[in-house]
Amino acid sequence: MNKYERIAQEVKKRIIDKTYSSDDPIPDEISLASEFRVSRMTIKRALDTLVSEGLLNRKRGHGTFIVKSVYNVPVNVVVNEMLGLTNVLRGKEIKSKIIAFDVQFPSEEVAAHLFIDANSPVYHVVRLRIVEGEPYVIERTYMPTKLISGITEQVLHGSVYKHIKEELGLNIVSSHRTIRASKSTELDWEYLDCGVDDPVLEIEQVGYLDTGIPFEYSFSRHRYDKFVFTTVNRIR
Amino acid sequence: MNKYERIAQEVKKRIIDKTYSSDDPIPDEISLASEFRVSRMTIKRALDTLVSEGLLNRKRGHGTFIVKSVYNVPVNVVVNEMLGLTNVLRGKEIKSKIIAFDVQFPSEEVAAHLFIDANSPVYHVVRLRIVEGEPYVIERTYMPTKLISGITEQVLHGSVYKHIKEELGLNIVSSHRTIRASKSTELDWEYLDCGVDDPVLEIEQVGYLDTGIPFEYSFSRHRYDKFVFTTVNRIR
DNA sequence: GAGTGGTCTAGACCACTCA
DNA sequence: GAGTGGTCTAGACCACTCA
Repeated sequence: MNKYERIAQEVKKRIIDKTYSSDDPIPDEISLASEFRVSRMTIKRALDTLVSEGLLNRKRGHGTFIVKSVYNVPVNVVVNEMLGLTNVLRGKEIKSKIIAFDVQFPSEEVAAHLFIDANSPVYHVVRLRIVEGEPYVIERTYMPTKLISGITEQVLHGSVYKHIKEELGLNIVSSHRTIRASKSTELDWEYLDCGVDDPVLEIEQVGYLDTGIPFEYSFSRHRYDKFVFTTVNRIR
Repeated sequence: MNKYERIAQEVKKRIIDKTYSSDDPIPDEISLASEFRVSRMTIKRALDTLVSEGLLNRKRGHGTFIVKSVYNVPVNVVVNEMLGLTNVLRGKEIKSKIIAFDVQFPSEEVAAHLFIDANSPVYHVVRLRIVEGEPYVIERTYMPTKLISGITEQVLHGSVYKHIKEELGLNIVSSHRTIRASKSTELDWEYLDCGVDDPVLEIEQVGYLDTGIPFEYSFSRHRYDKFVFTTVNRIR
Protein backbone atom coordinates (compact mmCIF):
# COMPACT_ATOMS: atom_id res chain seq x y z
CA MET A 1 0.00 0.00 0.00
CA ASN A 2 1.21 3.51 -0.77
CA LYS A 3 1.98 6.03 1.90
CA TYR A 4 -0.97 8.23 1.02
CA GLU A 5 -3.36 5.30 1.13
CA ARG A 6 -2.04 4.20 4.49
CA ILE A 7 -2.36 7.73 5.87
CA ALA A 8 -5.87 8.17 4.45
CA GLN A 9 -6.90 4.94 6.12
CA GLU A 10 -5.43 5.98 9.45
CA VAL A 11 -7.05 9.43 9.38
CA LYS A 12 -10.37 7.84 8.42
CA LYS A 13 -10.03 5.53 11.40
CA ARG A 14 -9.40 8.50 13.68
CA ILE A 15 -12.48 10.26 12.35
CA ILE A 16 -14.69 7.25 12.88
CA ASP A 17 -13.43 6.40 16.34
CA LYS A 18 -13.63 10.12 17.24
CA THR A 19 -9.95 10.54 18.00
CA TYR A 20 -10.51 13.73 16.05
CA SER A 21 -13.48 15.68 17.32
CA SER A 22 -15.83 16.95 14.67
CA ASP A 23 -16.03 20.28 16.49
CA ASP A 24 -12.46 21.25 15.78
CA PRO A 25 -10.39 21.13 12.62
CA ILE A 26 -8.18 18.08 12.28
CA PRO A 27 -4.45 18.80 12.68
CA ASP A 28 -3.00 21.04 10.00
CA GLU A 29 -1.10 19.56 7.07
CA ILE A 30 2.32 20.50 8.35
CA SER A 31 1.72 18.79 11.70
CA LEU A 32 0.40 15.68 9.97
CA ALA A 33 3.40 15.65 7.66
CA SER A 34 5.71 15.75 10.63
CA GLU A 35 3.70 13.10 12.54
CA PHE A 36 3.68 10.65 9.64
CA ARG A 37 7.20 11.69 8.56
CA VAL A 38 6.21 12.41 4.99
CA SER A 39 6.13 15.53 2.86
CA ARG A 40 3.20 17.87 2.95
CA MET A 41 2.24 16.93 -0.62
CA THR A 42 1.71 13.36 0.48
CA ILE A 43 -0.55 14.44 3.32
CA LYS A 44 -2.45 16.56 0.85
CA ARG A 45 -2.91 13.58 -1.41
CA ALA A 46 -4.15 11.44 1.49
CA LEU A 47 -6.65 14.10 2.58
CA ASP A 48 -7.76 14.56 -1.05
CA THR A 49 -9.14 11.04 -1.06
CA LEU A 50 -11.09 11.64 2.14
CA VAL A 51 -12.46 14.91 0.79
CA SER A 52 -13.68 13.16 -2.33
CA GLU A 53 -15.31 10.49 -0.20
CA GLY A 54 -17.23 13.25 1.53
CA LEU A 55 -15.63 12.81 4.97
CA LEU A 56 -13.58 15.99 5.07
CA ASN A 57 -13.98 19.51 4.02
CA ARG A 58 -11.18 22.01 3.56
CA LYS A 59 -11.25 25.75 4.08
CA ARG A 60 -8.25 27.71 2.99
CA GLY A 61 -6.81 29.85 5.73
CA HIS A 62 -8.95 28.08 8.26
CA GLY A 63 -8.46 24.35 8.44
CA THR A 64 -9.72 20.90 7.51
CA PHE A 65 -13.02 19.84 9.04
CA ILE A 66 -14.97 16.67 9.51
CA VAL A 67 -18.26 16.65 7.63
CA LYS A 68 -20.93 16.38 10.31
CA SER A 69 -22.99 13.78 8.53
CA VAL A 70 -20.15 11.27 8.57
CA TYR A 71 -21.79 9.48 11.45
CA ASN A 72 -25.06 8.61 9.78
CA VAL A 73 -23.79 6.40 7.01
CA PRO A 74 -26.38 5.55 4.35
CA VAL A 75 -27.69 2.03 3.89
CA ASN A 76 -27.74 2.24 0.14
CA VAL A 77 -26.75 -0.25 -2.42
CA VAL A 78 -26.36 0.64 -6.06
CA VAL A 79 -23.12 2.48 -5.98
CA ASN A 80 -20.28 0.50 -7.31
CA GLU A 81 -22.05 -2.18 -9.18
CA MET A 82 -19.73 -1.56 -12.07
CA LEU A 83 -17.10 -3.69 -10.41
CA GLY A 84 -19.50 -6.54 -11.08
CA LEU A 85 -22.14 -7.74 -8.68
CA THR A 86 -19.99 -10.67 -7.66
CA ASN A 87 -17.44 -8.23 -6.36
CA VAL A 88 -19.79 -5.81 -4.66
CA LEU A 89 -21.80 -8.44 -2.83
CA ARG A 90 -18.87 -10.59 -1.88
CA GLY A 91 -19.85 -13.29 0.56
CA LYS A 92 -23.52 -13.27 -0.39
CA GLU A 93 -25.15 -16.02 -2.35
CA ILE A 94 -25.61 -14.80 -5.92
CA LYS A 95 -27.43 -16.83 -8.52
CA SER A 96 -28.08 -15.94 -12.13
CA LYS A 97 -30.99 -16.98 -14.27
CA ILE A 98 -30.28 -16.66 -17.98
CA ILE A 99 -33.34 -15.23 -19.66
CA ALA A 100 -31.74 -14.74 -23.08
CA PHE A 101 -28.34 -15.47 -24.53
CA ASP A 102 -27.63 -15.09 -28.22
CA VAL A 103 -25.43 -13.43 -30.78
CA GLN A 104 -26.79 -10.74 -33.06
CA PHE A 105 -25.86 -7.82 -35.25
CA PRO A 106 -25.99 -4.63 -33.19
CA SER A 107 -28.76 -2.11 -33.55
CA GLU A 108 -27.65 1.37 -34.51
CA GLU A 109 -27.85 2.43 -30.88
CA VAL A 110 -25.76 -0.49 -29.62
CA ALA A 111 -23.18 -0.08 -32.38
CA ALA A 112 -22.80 3.61 -31.59
CA HIS A 113 -22.29 3.02 -27.88
CA LEU A 114 -19.81 0.19 -28.40
CA PHE A 115 -18.02 2.12 -31.12
CA ILE A 116 -18.28 -0.76 -33.59
CA ASP A 117 -19.86 -1.03 -37.04
CA ALA A 118 -23.17 -2.66 -37.82
CA ASN A 119 -21.50 -5.84 -39.11
CA SER A 120 -19.58 -6.71 -35.94
CA PRO A 121 -21.59 -9.27 -33.98
CA VAL A 122 -22.37 -8.75 -30.33
CA TYR A 123 -23.38 -11.02 -27.50
CA HIS A 124 -26.84 -10.20 -26.23
CA VAL A 125 -27.42 -11.41 -22.70
CA VAL A 126 -30.37 -10.94 -20.40
CA ARG A 127 -29.81 -12.19 -16.88
CA LEU A 128 -31.78 -12.05 -13.69
CA ARG A 129 -29.44 -11.78 -10.71
CA ILE A 130 -30.78 -13.31 -7.54
CA VAL A 131 -29.16 -12.36 -4.23
CA GLU A 132 -29.86 -14.45 -1.14
CA GLY A 133 -32.95 -15.83 -2.85
CA GLU A 134 -34.42 -12.39 -3.70
CA PRO A 135 -34.64 -11.07 -7.27
CA TYR A 136 -32.14 -8.23 -7.40
CA VAL A 137 -31.69 -6.87 -10.91
CA ILE A 138 -32.39 -7.65 -14.54
CA GLU A 139 -29.35 -6.92 -16.67
CA ARG A 140 -29.48 -6.62 -20.46
CA THR A 141 -25.93 -6.54 -21.78
CA TYR A 142 -24.31 -6.17 -25.20
CA MET A 143 -20.63 -7.03 -25.69
CA PRO A 144 -18.63 -7.20 -28.94
CA THR A 145 -17.80 -10.86 -29.60
CA LYS A 146 -14.47 -9.88 -31.11
CA LEU A 147 -13.26 -8.12 -27.97
CA ILE A 148 -14.98 -10.16 -25.26
CA SER A 149 -14.64 -13.71 -26.51
CA GLY A 150 -15.50 -17.01 -24.89
CA ILE A 151 -18.79 -16.11 -23.19
CA THR A 152 -20.62 -19.33 -22.32
CA GLU A 153 -23.59 -20.25 -20.16
CA GLN A 154 -21.11 -21.31 -17.53
CA VAL A 155 -19.48 -17.87 -17.50
CA LEU A 156 -22.91 -16.26 -17.31
CA HIS A 157 -23.77 -18.28 -14.24
CA GLY A 158 -20.66 -16.89 -12.57
CA SER A 159 -18.98 -13.51 -13.02
CA VAL A 160 -18.52 -11.99 -16.46
CA TYR A 161 -16.14 -9.43 -14.99
CA LYS A 162 -13.94 -12.17 -13.61
CA HIS A 163 -13.88 -13.81 -17.05
CA ILE A 164 -12.84 -10.51 -18.65
CA LYS A 165 -10.07 -9.93 -16.15
CA GLU A 166 -8.74 -13.38 -15.50
CA GLU A 167 -9.39 -15.29 -18.71
CA LEU A 168 -9.01 -12.46 -21.20
CA GLY A 169 -6.48 -10.42 -19.23
CA LEU A 170 -8.28 -7.15 -19.89
CA ASN A 171 -8.48 -4.21 -17.47
CA ILE A 172 -11.77 -2.54 -16.78
CA VAL A 173 -11.24 1.07 -15.76
CA SER A 174 -14.36 3.15 -15.96
CA SER A 175 -17.98 3.51 -16.86
CA HIS A 176 -20.34 6.20 -17.96
CA ARG A 177 -23.80 5.89 -16.56
CA THR A 178 -27.22 7.30 -17.10
CA ILE A 179 -29.83 6.81 -14.42
CA ARG A 180 -33.53 7.08 -15.08
CA ALA A 181 -36.96 6.10 -13.88
CA SER A 182 -38.84 3.81 -16.21
CA LYS A 183 -42.22 2.16 -16.46
CA SER A 184 -42.10 -1.52 -15.67
CA THR A 185 -42.58 -4.06 -18.44
CA GLU A 186 -43.76 -7.64 -18.57
CA LEU A 187 -40.22 -8.85 -18.04
CA ASP A 188 -39.99 -6.83 -14.83
CA TRP A 189 -43.35 -8.06 -13.57
CA GLU A 190 -42.35 -11.64 -14.20
CA TYR A 191 -38.79 -11.64 -12.92
CA LEU A 192 -38.46 -8.76 -10.46
CA ASP A 193 -41.80 -9.80 -9.03
CA CYS A 194 -43.04 -6.22 -9.02
CA GLY A 195 -46.49 -4.70 -9.35
CA VAL A 196 -47.93 -3.73 -12.72
CA ASP A 197 -47.83 -0.04 -11.94
CA ASP A 198 -44.51 -0.09 -10.10
CA PRO A 199 -41.75 1.98 -11.69
CA VAL A 200 -38.22 0.66 -12.15
CA LEU A 201 -34.84 2.33 -11.56
CA GLU A 202 -32.80 1.79 -14.71
CA ILE A 203 -29.06 2.32 -15.05
CA GLU A 204 -27.68 2.48 -18.57
CA GLN A 205 -23.94 1.94 -18.65
CA VAL A 206 -21.04 1.90 -21.06
CA GLY A 207 -18.01 0.16 -19.57
CA TYR A 208 -14.49 0.95 -20.75
CA LEU A 209 -11.21 -0.94 -20.80
CA ASP A 210 -7.93 0.75 -20.01
CA THR A 211 -7.38 1.03 -23.75
CA GLY A 212 -10.30 3.43 -23.88
CA ILE A 213 -12.35 0.94 -25.87
CA PRO A 214 -15.92 0.26 -24.71
CA PHE A 215 -16.48 -3.40 -23.90
CA GLU A 216 -20.08 -3.45 -22.73
CA TYR A 217 -23.29 -1.56 -23.12
CA SER A 218 -25.86 -2.53 -20.55
CA PHE A 219 -29.18 -1.73 -18.92
CA SER A 220 -29.77 -2.75 -15.31
CA ARG A 221 -33.29 -2.59 -13.98
CA HIS A 222 -33.94 -2.51 -10.23
CA ARG A 223 -37.07 -2.55 -8.10
CA TYR A 224 -37.95 1.02 -7.17
CA ASP A 225 -38.76 0.13 -3.59
CA LYS A 226 -35.49 -1.61 -2.84
CA PHE A 227 -32.81 0.30 -4.68
CA VAL A 228 -31.43 3.78 -4.78
CA PHE A 229 -28.32 5.27 -6.29
CA THR A 230 -26.13 7.61 -4.26
CA THR A 231 -23.42 10.11 -5.12
CA VAL A 232 -21.31 12.77 -3.47
CA ASN A 233 -20.91 16.04 -5.33
CA ARG A 234 -18.29 18.59 -4.65
CA ILE A 235 -18.10 22.10 -5.98
CA ARG A 236 -14.65 23.24 -6.94
CA MET B 1 -6.90 30.97 -13.72
CA ASN B 2 -4.29 28.56 -12.42
CA LYS B 3 -1.68 26.98 -14.62
CA TYR B 4 -3.20 23.53 -14.35
CA GLU B 5 -6.64 24.81 -15.27
CA ARG B 6 -5.27 26.66 -18.26
CA ILE B 7 -3.37 23.59 -19.42
CA ALA B 8 -6.37 21.30 -18.90
CA GLN B 9 -8.45 23.66 -20.99
CA GLU B 10 -5.87 23.75 -23.77
CA VAL B 11 -5.46 19.96 -23.85
CA LYS B 12 -9.23 19.56 -23.89
CA LYS B 13 -9.40 21.90 -26.86
CA ARG B 14 -6.78 19.85 -28.69
CA ILE B 15 -8.75 16.66 -28.03
CA ILE B 16 -11.97 18.13 -29.31
CA ASP B 17 -10.50 19.75 -32.41
CA LYS B 18 -8.53 16.52 -33.06
CA THR B 19 -5.11 18.13 -32.86
CA TYR B 20 -4.41 14.96 -30.86
CA SER B 21 -5.51 11.86 -32.71
CA SER B 22 -7.47 9.38 -30.63
CA ASP B 23 -5.45 6.55 -32.20
CA ASP B 24 -2.21 7.51 -30.52
CA PRO B 25 -1.37 8.48 -26.99
CA ILE B 26 -1.21 12.20 -26.33
CA PRO B 27 2.33 13.54 -25.74
CA ASP B 28 3.99 12.20 -22.60
CA GLU B 29 4.05 14.23 -19.43
CA ILE B 30 7.66 15.27 -19.73
CA SER B 31 7.12 16.67 -23.24
CA LEU B 32 4.00 18.50 -22.12
CA ALA B 33 5.87 19.92 -19.13
CA SER B 34 8.53 21.23 -21.42
CA GLU B 35 6.03 22.58 -23.96
CA PHE B 36 4.03 24.46 -21.33
CA ARG B 37 7.18 25.33 -19.34
CA VAL B 38 5.82 23.95 -16.09
CA SER B 39 6.83 21.09 -13.81
CA ARG B 40 5.67 17.57 -14.47
CA MET B 41 3.49 17.64 -11.34
CA THR B 42 1.51 20.51 -12.79
CA ILE B 43 0.92 18.61 -16.04
CA LYS B 44 -0.18 15.64 -13.97
CA ARG B 45 -2.62 17.82 -12.11
CA ALA B 46 -4.02 19.19 -15.37
CA LEU B 47 -4.43 15.72 -16.86
CA ASP B 48 -6.02 14.49 -13.61
CA THR B 49 -8.95 16.79 -14.18
CA LEU B 50 -9.45 15.50 -17.73
CA VAL B 51 -9.22 11.90 -16.52
CA SER B 52 -11.90 12.55 -13.93
CA GLU B 53 -14.07 14.15 -16.59
CA GLY B 54 -13.81 10.92 -18.54
CA LEU B 55 -11.86 12.36 -21.50
CA LEU B 56 -8.52 10.70 -20.86
CA ASN B 57 -7.29 7.40 -19.68
CA ARG B 58 -3.81 6.67 -18.38
CA LYS B 59 -1.82 3.48 -18.63
CA ARG B 60 1.40 3.30 -16.69
CA GLY B 61 4.36 2.39 -18.81
CA HIS B 62 2.33 2.97 -21.92
CA GLY B 63 0.84 6.43 -22.23
CA THR B 64 -2.21 8.64 -21.90
CA PHE B 65 -5.07 7.96 -24.30
CA ILE B 66 -8.19 9.71 -25.45
CA VAL B 67 -11.37 7.91 -24.46
CA LYS B 68 -13.02 6.96 -27.75
CA SER B 69 -16.50 8.00 -26.74
CA VAL B 70 -15.45 11.60 -26.25
CA TYR B 71 -16.99 12.49 -29.59
CA ASN B 72 -20.55 11.48 -28.85
CA VAL B 73 -21.32 13.82 -26.02
CA PRO B 74 -24.55 13.02 -24.15
CA VAL B 75 -27.56 15.30 -24.25
CA ASN B 76 -28.42 14.85 -20.60
CA VAL B 77 -29.58 17.30 -18.07
CA VAL B 78 -29.69 16.56 -14.36
CA VAL B 79 -26.06 16.67 -13.48
CA ASN B 80 -25.11 19.73 -11.63
CA GLU B 81 -28.41 20.98 -10.46
CA MET B 82 -26.87 21.42 -7.05
CA LEU B 83 -25.38 24.70 -8.13
CA GLY B 84 -28.95 25.84 -8.31
CA LEU B 85 -31.15 25.74 -11.37
CA THR B 86 -30.63 29.42 -12.00
CA ASN B 87 -26.95 28.73 -12.45
CA VAL B 88 -27.22 25.57 -14.51
CA LEU B 89 -29.74 26.92 -16.96
CA ARG B 90 -28.21 30.33 -17.27
CA GLY B 91 -29.76 32.33 -20.07
CA LYS B 92 -33.01 30.39 -20.08
CA GLU B 93 -36.25 31.77 -18.81
CA ILE B 94 -36.91 30.21 -15.40
CA LYS B 95 -40.13 30.83 -13.51
CA SER B 96 -41.11 29.47 -10.13
CA LYS B 97 -44.59 28.73 -8.90
CA ILE B 98 -44.78 28.55 -5.13
CA ILE B 99 -46.99 25.63 -4.18
CA ALA B 100 -46.28 25.80 -0.45
CA PHE B 101 -44.25 28.06 1.77
CA ASP B 102 -44.39 27.83 5.54
CA VAL B 103 -42.38 27.35 8.69
CA GLN B 104 -42.71 24.18 10.73
CA PHE B 105 -41.01 21.99 13.29
CA PRO B 106 -38.99 19.35 11.51
CA SER B 107 -40.05 15.73 11.30
CA GLU B 108 -37.61 13.26 12.76
CA GLU B 109 -36.30 12.52 9.28
CA VAL B 110 -35.77 16.17 8.40
CA ALA B 111 -34.14 16.93 11.77
CA ALA B 112 -31.73 14.01 11.36
CA HIS B 113 -30.69 15.04 7.87
CA LEU B 114 -30.23 18.70 8.80
CA PHE B 115 -28.48 17.76 12.02
CA ILE B 116 -30.78 19.91 14.13
CA ASP B 117 -33.10 19.12 17.01
CA ALA B 118 -36.85 18.76 16.82
CA ASN B 119 -37.43 22.24 18.25
CA SER B 120 -35.48 24.19 15.63
CA PRO B 121 -37.92 25.48 13.05
CA VAL B 122 -37.37 24.92 9.36
CA TYR B 123 -38.65 26.55 6.21
CA HIS B 124 -40.73 24.18 4.17
CA VAL B 125 -40.93 25.16 0.53
CA VAL B 126 -42.54 23.43 -2.40
CA ARG B 127 -41.81 25.02 -5.75
CA LEU B 128 -42.55 24.13 -9.32
CA ARG B 129 -39.74 25.33 -11.56
CA ILE B 130 -40.81 26.17 -15.08
CA VAL B 131 -38.16 26.44 -17.77
CA GLU B 132 -39.02 28.08 -21.08
CA GLY B 133 -42.67 27.57 -20.31
CA GLU B 134 -42.36 23.80 -19.64
CA PRO B 135 -42.77 22.29 -16.15
CA TYR B 136 -39.29 21.11 -15.17
CA VAL B 137 -39.12 19.95 -11.60
CA ILE B 138 -41.03 20.01 -8.33
CA GLU B 139 -38.69 20.77 -5.44
CA ARG B 140 -39.61 20.19 -1.82
CA THR B 141 -36.99 21.83 0.38
CA TYR B 142 -36.34 22.10 4.11
CA MET B 143 -33.89 24.65 5.47
CA PRO B 144 -33.16 25.61 9.10
CA THR B 145 -34.51 29.10 9.68
CA LYS B 146 -31.66 29.87 12.04
CA LEU B 147 -28.97 29.19 9.46
CA ILE B 148 -30.75 30.26 6.28
CA SER B 149 -32.59 33.37 7.30
CA GLY B 150 -34.56 35.86 5.30
CA ILE B 151 -36.38 33.58 2.88
CA THR B 152 -39.29 35.46 1.34
CA GLU B 153 -41.65 34.90 -1.56
CA GLN B 154 -39.51 37.26 -3.52
CA VAL B 155 -36.40 35.15 -2.89
CA LEU B 156 -38.34 32.01 -3.84
CA HIS B 157 -39.31 33.52 -7.17
CA GLY B 158 -35.62 34.03 -7.87
CA SER B 159 -32.63 31.96 -6.78
CA VAL B 160 -32.35 30.66 -3.23
CA TYR B 161 -28.71 29.78 -3.86
CA LYS B 162 -27.97 33.35 -4.83
CA HIS B 163 -29.63 34.53 -1.62
CA ILE B 164 -27.49 32.13 0.42
CA LYS B 165 -24.29 33.23 -1.25
CA GLU B 166 -24.79 36.92 -1.76
CA GLU B 167 -27.12 37.99 1.03
CA LEU B 168 -25.99 35.58 3.74
CA GLY B 169 -22.38 35.26 2.61
CA LEU B 170 -22.34 31.48 3.02
CA ASN B 171 -20.39 29.04 0.86
CA ILE B 172 -22.06 25.97 -0.55
CA VAL B 173 -19.51 23.24 -1.13
CA SER B 174 -21.05 19.84 -1.58
CA SER B 175 -24.07 17.63 -1.60
CA HIS B 176 -24.93 14.03 -0.95
CA ARG B 177 -27.57 12.64 -3.24
CA THR B 178 -29.79 9.64 -3.47
CA ILE B 179 -31.51 8.92 -6.76
CA ARG B 180 -34.58 6.75 -7.03
CA ALA B 181 -37.57 5.91 -9.15
CA SER B 182 -40.89 6.74 -7.55
CA LYS B 183 -44.57 6.42 -8.29
CA SER B 184 -46.15 9.69 -9.30
CA THR B 185 -48.54 11.44 -6.95
CA GLU B 186 -51.38 13.88 -7.37
CA LEU B 187 -48.96 16.76 -7.04
CA ASP B 188 -46.92 15.38 -9.94
CA TRP B 189 -49.97 14.82 -12.11
CA GLU B 190 -51.13 18.33 -11.50
CA TYR B 191 -47.90 20.25 -11.81
CA LEU B 192 -45.54 18.14 -13.90
CA ASP B 193 -48.42 17.41 -16.20
CA CYS B 194 -47.61 13.73 -16.28
CA GLY B 195 -49.76 10.63 -16.74
CA VAL B 196 -51.31 8.83 -13.78
CA ASP B 197 -49.14 5.75 -14.25
CA ASP B 198 -45.97 7.63 -15.16
CA PRO B 199 -43.06 7.15 -12.78
CA VAL B 200 -40.96 10.06 -11.54
CA LEU B 201 -37.18 10.40 -11.11
CA GLU B 202 -36.58 11.67 -7.60
CA ILE B 203 -33.34 13.12 -6.27
CA GLU B 204 -33.01 13.44 -2.51
CA GLN B 205 -30.25 15.80 -1.52
CA VAL B 206 -28.49 17.14 1.54
CA GLY B 207 -26.50 20.27 0.74
CA TYR B 208 -23.51 21.31 2.86
CA LEU B 209 -21.80 24.59 3.59
CA ASP B 210 -18.04 24.87 3.81
CA THR B 211 -18.40 24.65 7.57
CA GLY B 212 -19.61 21.08 7.12
CA ILE B 213 -23.07 22.04 8.33
CA PRO B 214 -26.05 20.86 6.26
CA PHE B 215 -28.17 23.78 5.07
CA GLU B 216 -30.85 22.08 3.01
CA TYR B 217 -32.62 18.80 2.69
CA SER B 218 -34.57 18.49 -0.51
CA PHE B 219 -36.48 16.26 -2.86
CA SER B 220 -36.56 17.08 -6.57
CA ARG B 221 -39.05 15.25 -8.74
CA HIS B 222 -38.59 15.12 -12.52
CA ARG B 223 -40.64 13.69 -15.37
CA TYR B 224 -39.27 10.25 -16.20
CA ASP B 225 -39.48 10.82 -19.94
CA LYS B 226 -37.51 14.06 -19.96
CA PHE B 227 -34.80 13.67 -17.36
CA VAL B 228 -31.91 11.38 -16.66
CA PHE B 229 -28.96 11.60 -14.30
CA THR B 230 -25.45 10.86 -15.54
CA THR B 231 -22.16 10.04 -13.84
CA VAL B 232 -18.65 8.94 -14.72
CA ASN B 233 -17.11 6.20 -12.58
CA ARG B 234 -13.49 5.39 -12.39
CA ILE B 235 -11.93 2.36 -10.79
CA ARG B 236 -8.78 3.07 -8.87
C1' DG C 1 16.66 -1.11 -22.35
C1' DA C 2 13.99 2.88 -23.50
C1' DG C 3 9.92 5.13 -22.51
C1' DT C 4 5.96 5.72 -19.90
C1' DG C 5 3.07 7.10 -15.80
C1' DG C 6 2.96 6.70 -10.21
C1' DT C 7 4.72 8.19 -5.96
C1' DC C 8 7.29 11.08 -3.12
C1' DT C 9 10.39 14.87 -1.44
C1' DA C 10 11.67 19.45 0.55
C1' DG C 11 11.14 23.23 -0.29
C1' DA C 12 8.89 28.14 -2.15
C1' DC C 13 5.43 31.65 -2.53
C1' DC C 14 0.77 32.86 -2.29
C1' DA C 15 -4.40 33.72 -0.83
C1' DC C 16 -7.30 33.52 2.59
C1' DT C 17 -9.15 33.66 7.60
C1' DC C 18 -9.20 35.13 12.05
C1' DA C 19 -7.86 37.64 16.09
C1' DG D 1 0.59 38.89 12.00
C1' DA D 2 0.16 34.02 12.70
C1' DG D 3 -1.77 30.10 10.87
C1' DT D 4 -4.04 27.73 7.41
C1' DG D 5 -4.69 25.37 2.83
C1' DG D 6 -3.57 26.07 -2.63
C1' DT D 7 -0.30 26.00 -6.19
C1' DC D 8 3.99 25.07 -8.08
C1' DT D 9 8.93 23.55 -8.66
C1' DA D 10 12.82 20.45 -9.94
C1' DG D 11 14.12 16.85 -8.99
C1' DA D 12 14.35 11.38 -7.41
C1' DC D 13 13.24 6.57 -7.67
C1' DC D 14 10.11 3.15 -8.98
C1' DA D 15 6.69 -0.18 -11.63
C1' DC D 16 5.08 -1.23 -15.66
C1' DT D 17 4.88 -1.98 -20.95
C1' DC D 18 6.70 -2.92 -25.17
C1' DA D 19 10.13 -4.10 -28.53
